[in-house]
Amino acid sequence: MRKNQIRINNERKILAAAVKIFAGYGYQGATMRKIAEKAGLPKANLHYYFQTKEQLYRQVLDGIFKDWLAAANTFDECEEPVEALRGYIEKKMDLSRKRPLESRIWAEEILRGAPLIQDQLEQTLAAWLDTRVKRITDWINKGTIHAMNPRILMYMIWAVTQHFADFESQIRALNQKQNLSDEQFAKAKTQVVQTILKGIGALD
Amino acid sequence: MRKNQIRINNERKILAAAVKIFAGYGYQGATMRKIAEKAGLPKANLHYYFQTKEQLYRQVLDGIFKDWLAAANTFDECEEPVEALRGYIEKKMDLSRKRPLESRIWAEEILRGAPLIQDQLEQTLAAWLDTRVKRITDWINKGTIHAMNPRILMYMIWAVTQHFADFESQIRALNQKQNLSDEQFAKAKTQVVQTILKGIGALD
DNA sequence: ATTAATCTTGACCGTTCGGTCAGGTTTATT
DNA sequence: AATAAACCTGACCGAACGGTCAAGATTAAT
Repeated sequence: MRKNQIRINNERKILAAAVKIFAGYGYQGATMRKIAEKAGLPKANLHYYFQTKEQLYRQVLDGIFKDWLAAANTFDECEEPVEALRGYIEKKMDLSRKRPLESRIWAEEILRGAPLIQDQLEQTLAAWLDTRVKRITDWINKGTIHAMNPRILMYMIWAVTQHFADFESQIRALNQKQNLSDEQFAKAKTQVVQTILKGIGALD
Repeated sequence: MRKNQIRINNERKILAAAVKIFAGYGYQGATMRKIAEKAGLPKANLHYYFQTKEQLYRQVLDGIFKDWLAAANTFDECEEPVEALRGYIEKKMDLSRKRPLESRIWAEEILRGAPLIQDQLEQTLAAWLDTRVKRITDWINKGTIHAMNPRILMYMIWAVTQHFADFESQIRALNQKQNLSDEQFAKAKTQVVQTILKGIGALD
């Protein structure tokens, strides 16, 4: 079966290297040379699998976008706001902890005005958000949580959870130059969940 | 008196242009050519006032850092957590609204690992944070707010307030391609304040 | 009025960027 | 074994980058 094994293997190597370099230097700061070095391949070889730097970058962004949306499974499966939101917030926190590089690439793209993913934001993400907004609105109408703008709630959740990935270097500088330990991070996760759930009136 | 008037004037023009270009393209994506065009001066003239691109960038960062710290006045002047935190959150929200470019430059610098401002983070910002952490700890000991890690609370406040500047393009894409109106933003500000204050047990 | 200091700028430089390509090598197909 | 398809890569290219510089113009000090 192993037909395109070489292609599959090399594309994976290049994409993995690209994630590291794009996250570390930004789109403009990243060079095909650095990515090639990290992947252990000659630069010309990268252009054999990905015609341009922009195309390679797009594929990286696509992968991130899919993970991003997939994190909402728990959100959709749970009936009650406490379970649903706790599950979603925890999943987003775990993503920030385990894959901070992807979060940073996403953040930089948005920071620059989302030049390459504007359409995806306006179409796919907007539709995705609408669905969740409706669920939150139901909770509000039932009186399970306080009246509020559900979109702003989602922005707050995204902001706080992704902050632990995007601003990791700042948090490290403020934590005696050490990254948060597993224990510190676990406590932070609990505090974030508690503060938000209590803040919207879902607890107590 | 107008001795260095030419210098003062041109430096201001260049710095203003630099803020716009650095915010729009990032450090690597920004070019001295673009900054010179925006400032309406020949490129060589920029190097007369600022020897290197990095030096110009540093000055921009310094200006941002000062505004950043100054936003905490209310925090320090108020006795009770509700006033102090509401004032601080509102001031940070206003900064995000009125000067989003600066926030984005800061965010990108942190995103890249804070290569140029690591020292300032570890020294000045760390000391700044310690002071506020002590005040919050006092509130906790008095039972005015719930027990929690004050640092994480501050990270949450920074994350949420700055999100409205840093992720503006994403919020716009999710808001029928329109920036938040003044009214929408005012409501968001209220919701952010309420959620956080209630979340930490300072309200109700 | 003269000198000194500051400011201005077009032209230029070495370096690095993304990308190309011809020609060789390896792998798959028959 | 022969042919085709896929893969590999050193050498190269034009463009754009940050930065320099000498020579002239303007302003300030005497």
